Formats: sequence, C-alpha cells, structure tokens
Amino acid sequence: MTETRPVITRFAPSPTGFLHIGGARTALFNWLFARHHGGTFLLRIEDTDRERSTQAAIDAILEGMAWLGLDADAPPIFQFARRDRHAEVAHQLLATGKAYRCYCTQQELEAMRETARAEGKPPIYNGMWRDRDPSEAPGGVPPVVRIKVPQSGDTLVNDQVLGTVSFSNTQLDDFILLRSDGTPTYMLSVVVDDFDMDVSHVIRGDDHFTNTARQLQIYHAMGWPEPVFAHLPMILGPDGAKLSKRHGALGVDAYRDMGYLPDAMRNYLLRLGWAHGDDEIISTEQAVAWFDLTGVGKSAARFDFAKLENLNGVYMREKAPQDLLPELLKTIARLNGKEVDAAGRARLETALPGLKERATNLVDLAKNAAFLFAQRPLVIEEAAAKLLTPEARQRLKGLAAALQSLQIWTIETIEACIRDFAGANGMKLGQAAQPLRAALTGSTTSPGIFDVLLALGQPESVARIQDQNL
RNA sequence: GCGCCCUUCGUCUAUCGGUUAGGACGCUAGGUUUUCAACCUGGAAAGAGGGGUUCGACUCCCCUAGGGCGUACCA
Repeated sequence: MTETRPVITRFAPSPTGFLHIGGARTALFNWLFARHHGGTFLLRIEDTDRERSTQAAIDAILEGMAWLGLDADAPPIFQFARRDRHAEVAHQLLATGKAYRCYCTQQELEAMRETARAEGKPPIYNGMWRDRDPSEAPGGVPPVVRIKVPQSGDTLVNDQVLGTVSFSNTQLDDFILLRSDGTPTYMLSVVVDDFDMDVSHVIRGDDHFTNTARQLQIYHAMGWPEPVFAHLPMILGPDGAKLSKRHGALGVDAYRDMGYLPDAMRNYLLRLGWAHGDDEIISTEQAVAWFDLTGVGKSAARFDFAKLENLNGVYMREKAPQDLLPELLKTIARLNGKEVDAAGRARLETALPGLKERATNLVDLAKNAAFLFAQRPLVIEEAAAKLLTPEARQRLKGLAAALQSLQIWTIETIEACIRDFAGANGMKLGQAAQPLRAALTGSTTSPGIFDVLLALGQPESVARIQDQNL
C-alpha cells in the first residue's frame, strides 16, 4: 500500500434526506484532506435506492455543501446512472466464477436467519446456492447475484483511524451484488465507483466499518488496489444517544436558520472528533494546513450547542460588519416577513459594530437590532419602565433639550453632550445613560448609549426621549 | 444472539510509560464597566471497574461493565 497515487477523496451521501450534521462533518473532512494534499474532492450522489431518493434531498445536500463552502472539483456523479457499469462488473465476477446466482426466496432467507440465530451463529446467508448446479434452479424465480466470499481465513481492514482490524471470513456472507431485477446494490456500486473514480482515500462514517470488510471482497475478487480507509466516529446527540430529530439530526439549513455562520459551523465540526493540540479557534486556512487523519479521534462525540454558540459568537465578533450585513438583512427579512427599508438599513449599518459584539448568532442579533426599526411611541419593557422614574423623566427632559441643541451629530459630540449634562447635574454617567437607554430602546440592554443615539439619528432620538414626557 | 469498534473533568479534547493529568465550552467567585456582552483574575471539575506487564501506568495486555455500529434484494 504505497501512496504515490494522487489524493482523491469523495463525499458520497444517499439522497434520502437533508444533509445532517454527521454527513456535513464527513464532507468537511474529505474536503480538508483533499485540500491539504492538493488533491481532488468529489461528490457522488448514491441514488441507487430509487424508492427513497428524492430531488429535494439532492438539492438540500448541494445547498448545504455550498453554504458550508465545501466545493467539489467536478460536477456531482450520480450513481444510478452508472448502473450498467456496476452490473458489468458483477457479470465479470460471474464469468470468472467469483460470483454466482442464488434462487432463494425471501422465506427461505428468513428461515435461514432464524436457524442460524438459534444456533448462536451469525444470521447470514449460508451459501446454499454457492456450489449448486444452475440446472437445479427453480423456474420463474429471478435470481440475485452473490459474491463468493472465502469460507475461511480473515479479512484485514487497514484503517487510518481504527488501525488494522481483523474480521473472520466466517462472519461475512456471500452478499448480494445484483438484485433479482438486475440492479446493483450499494455494496457493489461503491466499490466500482471508488475504483473507477480513482478514489485514493475513503473517508466515511464509522457505521460503514463492517461493510468495509465485505467491500474488500470485491476489491480482492477483481484484483483492484485497495484505497486507504478512514472511518470517522459518529456524532451523538447531547444525551449520548443516537442523533434524532429532537436534538441534532437537523439539516445544515436548520443551523443556518438558527443564525449560525458557516465559518463557525466548520470550526465546530472540525473540533468534533479532531484535534490539533490545544487549538480551538481554527480558520479554514489553518485547518487546510493542519488537517490530517492522525488527528482524528476514535470515540463518538456528543453534539454540544453551548460550544457551537460560543464559537459562533467568536466568529460574529471577528467578522467585519460589512461582511455580516447581507446575512443579517436576510435574517431580519425572514423574521419580519419583509425587507428592511433604506432608513432602517442606514441605522443598522451604523449600529452593527456595537450590535455584533453582543450577539452569538444572527437571530439574536436581529432581535437586538429590533429597536432600530421600532415605531414610536416605543413599547417599554417592564424592567426598562422601572428606570423611568419621575426624576429620571425630569432629567430626560433636560437631556432631550441638550441633545436637540447639538449642531453636529457625531459620536464625539454626543458623548461630550451627555457627559457635560451629567457632570453639570451632579450625576454619574450611568444615571443618565440608563433612563436614556430605556427611552431610546425600550429595553435595559443595548449597545453603548452613544452608539444608540448615533444610529437612531438626532430627530428620532430626541423624539423618543420626548415621548417619555407626555 | 453473533461480530466489530469505543470509554480522560458535565461536554469537546491534549497526553503518544515518568506531568501538580493541560486547554476550550459550560458552571462559579471577583475585577473592569453607561446596561448587556466582551475582556481580565481566580475556583470547582476527569483517567468506567477489576486483574496483570513494568522500577514506574491514563498510556501496553486480559476480563467485566456501559455505549455505538453491523448483521437487508437500504445506503
């Protein structure tokens, strides 16, 4: 197994649902590995299950990958379109005696499993048609094609994550290559496609580990070189149980809608099962430079929303306001059911630097920005209302007048005005700022008060303050 | 049932036979502060259990327990 072949990885989802978090991580690791080695990253849609494959799922997968920035180096390959080639391989195996036709009925197979289980043996196909003469075939029963797996010895799976694992061939059965309708099964298709696509590294979920021992039989039978295998541990729900719809088994689009940034998502997913010393905040560039299979852990990881939330906050703060704005506008529009108008947009642009420091996701940010678009008179939250005591309203009256008299409306002039007012009236800044905040935002929390005034503009600010003295 | 894999703070993890077992999230005490965040300082918090091997085990081996995956004419 010498690795002078060019690195080619692939992500091979079956389009039976959205791109979930585990699939996204598998795609990310394949992408990173290819990018790290200057190799090729391919996408293959495994749509051989015609019953369950849908166009909607294909779209969701494509959109999810685009959102995460995982670009493939070639158009997606649709597995079903290659069914003739898969069948061709099965017939080749048939011709060389490495596969055979099996005429078992469903009932016979079930009975077989029953007895095996009762005897404490693996409930697998017992090879009853393996050496039977085709002339014994019952009429009218379309056969499946099964591969001949060695009946003794071991199959070694050499895995970059799990190490070398030995499977007794007696545990492996003569699995089906071609269904009775002549279509190829997944087992056959993956192997043929990976071989034809020159995939050098098969990086996939841990749930395929046992399958690898089976798939290896096809490689052996065809005399094809094995790719390097790396099986990634699963991602579990926060409670340690398998991901279900209740917790993390959401499509990546759901994370986007919850206001998470793709950069944060990538960073989070990367750290789930992979580590590079003590590094936590890892840019995509660094990830590409550092990624390797030896950093992949062996144990399943639980999905932790709190950490994702924290990471997302880090990325929100790091991001330039102008880069955050388009996504934020979309989020607000989605939340409000209408686009942000020009005036609102101007306020938002001014307030964004202060706003983005205080939110951990876009939805939160949108909510914190809502006061910018609120109609007068503002609805005052209970806690904020408590700040608007009669004395506070008195002060606000003076403040409104002072602010109204400002000739120039900049962060500096605003700050000077308020500090002067507070100083002249023997108040601490907080005594002026808190009632002001309540009047301007209807809330007790907001960006810095000077920033709020600046974003709202002079007329609106003064009007909102005066609203409290009616 | 059978086979395979996994097991360090609550969570994600570092450690590759010798460390006061480190970091991050979360939690918590305090500081800073115009609110909230952010930020700074400190704290609590872990090697599943039992046997070996070794001068010495989180690290290597075995057993047990727990969890996961597979065992389809699904992928």
